[in-house]
Amino acid sequence: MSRRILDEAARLFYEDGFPATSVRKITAACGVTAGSLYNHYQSKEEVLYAILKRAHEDSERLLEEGLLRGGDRADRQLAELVRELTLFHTERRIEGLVARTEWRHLPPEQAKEVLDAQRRVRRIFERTLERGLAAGRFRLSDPRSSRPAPVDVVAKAILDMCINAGQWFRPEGTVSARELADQYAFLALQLVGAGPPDA
Amino acid sequence: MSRRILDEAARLFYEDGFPATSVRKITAACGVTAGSLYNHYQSKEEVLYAILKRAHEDSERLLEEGLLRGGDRADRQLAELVRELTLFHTERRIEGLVARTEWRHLPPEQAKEVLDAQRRVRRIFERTLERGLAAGRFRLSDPRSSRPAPVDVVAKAILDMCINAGQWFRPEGTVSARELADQYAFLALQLVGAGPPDA
DNA sequence: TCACCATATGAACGTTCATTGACCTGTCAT
DNA sequence: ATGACAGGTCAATGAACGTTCATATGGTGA
Repeated sequence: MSRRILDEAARLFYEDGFPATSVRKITAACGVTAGSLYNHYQSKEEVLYAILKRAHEDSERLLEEGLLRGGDRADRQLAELVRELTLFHTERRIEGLVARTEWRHLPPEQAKEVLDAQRRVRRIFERTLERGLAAGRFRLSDPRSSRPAPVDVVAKAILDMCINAGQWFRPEGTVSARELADQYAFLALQLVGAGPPDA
Repeated sequence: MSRRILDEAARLFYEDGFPATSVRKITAACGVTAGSLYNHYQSKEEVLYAILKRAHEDSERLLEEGLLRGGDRADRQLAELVRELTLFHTERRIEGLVARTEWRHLPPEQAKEVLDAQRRVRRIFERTLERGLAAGRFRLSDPRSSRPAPVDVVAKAILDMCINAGQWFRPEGTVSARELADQYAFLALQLVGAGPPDA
């Protein structure tokens, strides 16, 4: 039932947002009454925290795995990272969006935990970009402009792309999550000016 | 005072979300009491609607202008569109984020208006992408994969990039809004596989 | 000077909120 | 059979919510 509460709450937070979702709505969706939630969680906030924690742990683990699978070539690493992140945010779009938008409603200490997790994810991408630049595999300088695009800006551009795919992706659409992940990996490689993947 | 209410409400909706922002908080930020809001707007919802309407009208106008400035070459058009959209969402990040996230709390008819406006923006990008593909200026096919990335997917990727820049951009940071817009225009061109801009 | 109008106030409305605590009811090990 | 216990119900709490309304006030044109 704890798990059931988490899933129904995530769905409702996704549809209406945390403040607009009452404890009564959550528990009604589970077929019980409001007071019963407090046998499993100390507060409505704790339910949100549990959802966010699970989502962040899972996505960080998936990214680490993707990084390993990419071997030591930065372009392959980037492709794997983009694939994993896009997959996560399309296959688990409800938790993904909630994690992205509702952390503001947590108490400061727990909100900080979420921000730290987001920062760690960004660092993973930044390191891969730095390695690819050092190896001459990526090109981020506009020939017309004096300064190249900073690595953190490029990382954020790619992250926003992947993360927000969950907002519009629909599993019943013409493109499957896996196809989309492949297409995004390709687009990200073009975005950083990576050459052809052979060699 | 009507304008003041709009601006303070936008800031509060941005910080806490629409449902968590009470009429009393909005009016207190303007130095008046709750009842006074109803001399200017019929409801809290109408305040949100007014904010969203203003933002969408302005952003659509800016995009149309950018499209004209791009002339008849799809790559220049795309660069201008990305520049305008990034500028809008960084310079007016508060309204931009509110428009992107809080429309769910509007009544169905007005929510539909917002979705229609978002769809029109996406269509502008899609048309430019289609023209660039037809002219052979963009390359969206992965040589390893059978199918090319669909135009609507690419449009969404670029839109998410630009729109969500407003989430992390800080005016006091090292990169100015205008620099960021230029960098994003460059990244978007690389993303669609556009060749060098000369010729 | 006066009437008017826009706009502010502050109290009150009914509703809903998250949370609590007393109570009930099955299940299971002893 | 019995006792413990996990997990449910139900009623009640005070606070906060959006909104209404009668009333006050200050500036403006006649």
